[in-house]
Amino acid sequence: MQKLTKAQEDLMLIIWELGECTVGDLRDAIEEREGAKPAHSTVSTLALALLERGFVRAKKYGRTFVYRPTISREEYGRRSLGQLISNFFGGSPGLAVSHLVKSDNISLEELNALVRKLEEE
Amino acid sequence: MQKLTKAQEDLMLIIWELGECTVGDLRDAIEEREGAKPAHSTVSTLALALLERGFVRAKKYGRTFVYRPTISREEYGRRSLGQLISNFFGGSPGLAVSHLVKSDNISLEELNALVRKLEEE
DNA sequence: ACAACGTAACGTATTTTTACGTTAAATAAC
DNA sequence: GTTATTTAACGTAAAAATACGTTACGTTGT
Repeated sequence: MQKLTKAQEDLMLIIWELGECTVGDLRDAIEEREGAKPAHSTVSTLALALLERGFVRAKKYGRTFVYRPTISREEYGRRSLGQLISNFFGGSPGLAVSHLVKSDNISLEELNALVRKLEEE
Repeated sequence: MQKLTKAQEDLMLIIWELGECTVGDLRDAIEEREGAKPAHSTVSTLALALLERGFVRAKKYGRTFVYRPTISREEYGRRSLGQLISNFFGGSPGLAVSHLVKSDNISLEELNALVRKLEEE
């Protein structure tokens, strides 16, 4: 899987939030978050790039595209996580987790509870 | 902390591996990994950017800079991890960990062992 | 002293990414 | 029907990131 550029990833994050959306929806959502509304063509270009790379699929209703993700945010996150772990934690997920604990991102209690919950499944 | 660009991050990974190094060392290391040796000025530019951003410090011996990291690879990784979790796992480290388990990056046994080890400390 | 080599410093070319302007077509409003 | 609005499609401008060429200067070895 190719990695997304920054702008593409930012847009993808919004698409994941909205689920199905048009370029107009995206522009509105961006305006809400950042104050300014980018040009239609700006967003359209990015969305088409996402389409080309297979991160979204699009269906045409009349003349307008409705985009939706082909991969879930968590799935993409998991792949990115894998790369991050391989780059910075010597490929050891355990090391990454222990750093999370040490830097108080997650407590041992939470981690324990999580393990027990996962064991039940 | 500013995020590094792709090329800067790639170079930083090598600097972390080498510890202390000159531009020459870096070029040799790159040649080993990728076959081709980039121009001296290419690597130098990148290294100076890292210096400016504070990811490395440099000491001049004679006319040549010896670079070394100011932040550990794991520390940088941890910060990146934090961003990744906030972007893709709703800020929940637990969700990220459970995805690691579900996608077989780490087993429940390993995770359990890790928790017990961390509890001892 | 002098040649050979490696380096920083600087400018700049190239490539990639980001952002729009413009146009033509469809749709909606009147 | 005519006018305004919204859109995709296309090209391209602008900005950012990447990669070098070149120069002048130290250093090393002879």
